[in-house]
Amino acid sequence: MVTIEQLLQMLMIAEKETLSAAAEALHISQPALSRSVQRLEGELSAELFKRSKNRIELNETGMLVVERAEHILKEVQELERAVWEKEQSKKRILTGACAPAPVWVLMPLLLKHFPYMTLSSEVRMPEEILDGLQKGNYQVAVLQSAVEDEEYVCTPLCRECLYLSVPPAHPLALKKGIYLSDLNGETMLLMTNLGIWSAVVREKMPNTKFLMQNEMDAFLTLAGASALLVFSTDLAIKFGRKAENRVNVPILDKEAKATFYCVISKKDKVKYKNVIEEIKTSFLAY
Amino acid sequence: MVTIEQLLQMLMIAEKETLSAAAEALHISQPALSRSVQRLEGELSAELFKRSKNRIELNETGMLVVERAEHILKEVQELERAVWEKEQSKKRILTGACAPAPVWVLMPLLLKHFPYMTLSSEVRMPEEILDGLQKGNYQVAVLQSAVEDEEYVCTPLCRECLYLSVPPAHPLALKKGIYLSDLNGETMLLMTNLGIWSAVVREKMPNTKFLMQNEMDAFLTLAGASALLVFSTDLAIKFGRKAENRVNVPILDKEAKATFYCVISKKDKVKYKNVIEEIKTSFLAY
DNA sequence: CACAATTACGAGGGTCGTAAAAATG
DNA sequence: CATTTTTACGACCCTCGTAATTGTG
Repeated sequence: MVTIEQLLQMLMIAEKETLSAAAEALHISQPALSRSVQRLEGELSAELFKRSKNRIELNETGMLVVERAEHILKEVQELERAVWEKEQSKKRILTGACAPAPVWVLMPLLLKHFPYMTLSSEVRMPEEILDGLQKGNYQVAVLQSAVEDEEYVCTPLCRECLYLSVPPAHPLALKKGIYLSDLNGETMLLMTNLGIWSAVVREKMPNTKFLMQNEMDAFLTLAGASALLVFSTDLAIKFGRKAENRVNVPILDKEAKATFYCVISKKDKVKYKNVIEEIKTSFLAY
Repeated sequence: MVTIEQLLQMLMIAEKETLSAAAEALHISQPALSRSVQRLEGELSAELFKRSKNRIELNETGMLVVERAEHILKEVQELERAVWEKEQSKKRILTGACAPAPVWVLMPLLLKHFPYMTLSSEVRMPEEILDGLQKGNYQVAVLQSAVEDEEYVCTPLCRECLYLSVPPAHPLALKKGIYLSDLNGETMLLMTNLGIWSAVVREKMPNTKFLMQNEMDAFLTLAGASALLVFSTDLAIKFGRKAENRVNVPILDKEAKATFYCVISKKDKVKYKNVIEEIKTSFLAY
């Protein structure tokens, strides 16, 4: 029987072009590799190399084997990865969220019901999240819109409204509300990886110059210590992610308000039953 | 390292549902199989079965492994088949032809230049042939139209004209020519697997009732011994595939005449150089 | 002569089968 | 008590590494 090991060896030989080099890379002796490929040739009843006395070179059949082996080995790796992923999902709850704030709402609820599991979260774009949820990479997803698919259970989690956060002395601080387009062309400080919010501001303010910052603490400190315009949200304020000495002016665009939904796979429904219940009651409290 | 053998074992266990049955099917002892799956679980660091004391059942992870293993094993088999096919093509010239007669022209030429190789041929529809040629399943193809693709070398091989073959006493025997549509609705004796000719007559004579016959000798005997209408061609007559005591009336439709081309992959050009030369000169002789 | 592949040979490890144990319906 | 899985144990085969051989640039 052809072995996976042999396929791996063929790949390595193709890469290194000589048995000795391949053997070294594979951490086996060179004669061992020589015999191994001879066995493979025997099993396939085919020559895989053009052999000179002190030189071997893949022939057409050998190259065919390498091509296919590459593919097969990828699939084997995929299998191993899939199994690993599945094992992980027994010990860990990974949340994919399309914005940072809903995670602050969700995590305490998850922690309460799964105190002994590892909780982690990533902010990604919605398509990526849905894909990961379907593949089982994510156990929980937070999306901006309800998913109609029968495969998923979808629960409203929270609402978030964007504010403009300005120093008290700033002229805009007096306004009762403002549109994103009014800020187009300004220079602003912005967090990286805000999920859908990143898309919204880029869309509405194509000419704005953004200074990017990926540390939340650094961002808040900078905001408090400078006169730079920044965004904030009601949830960020509620959860204490707010800069010192700032006035928050509501953003009036409808795109500046979002409802987030907690989405889980139907087959995990029983596992997360209690969490979903609590999300429902806590959402009503908002 | 996960072995192909182990994947095969998982598949068999999934099918037989018990270790004992699977072990028997795999021609190994049952304890050996038990340990083998334990090793696999160790290698994957994952449980693959729900274990009762005297019962095992695939768990979710196990089923995942089985699904993927199935796919991987198919690809391994594909590899082996591909290698086998490639080896065959070194010893054998397999021709895919879209009609039977051109093969009678081609085979003697191939035989002359490759007297020690096995020659075989199949009649198939053109798309299938082109596909097989591209995949390397066919070394030589005979098609009805020239292939423009730069990957192939294309040489006119022969022309063939369809005749209607009738008993001398038949009224149609007196005609100088006839159209296929004139025969629509008649009952005819027809060979199976005529490639494009099958398509042509079905297209032009949708209401004709065909008695199918797949043996050439039986077909010719039947034709000679009955008054049934049958088709013949100039090439069939030239190569001695003709029934006794028949008058051949030319078919006048343009679809009843075909030019066949010999098509080979460019990378085989040198190998078949001499054959191609001879095809060219013999075609001129027609 | 350094380098590459193959062959020879002995050692060691891993997997197998047999046998026995434990558990279940 | 027949069936099934797991554990124990000894045997054997298979592959490995070392060493030697052959051949090349």
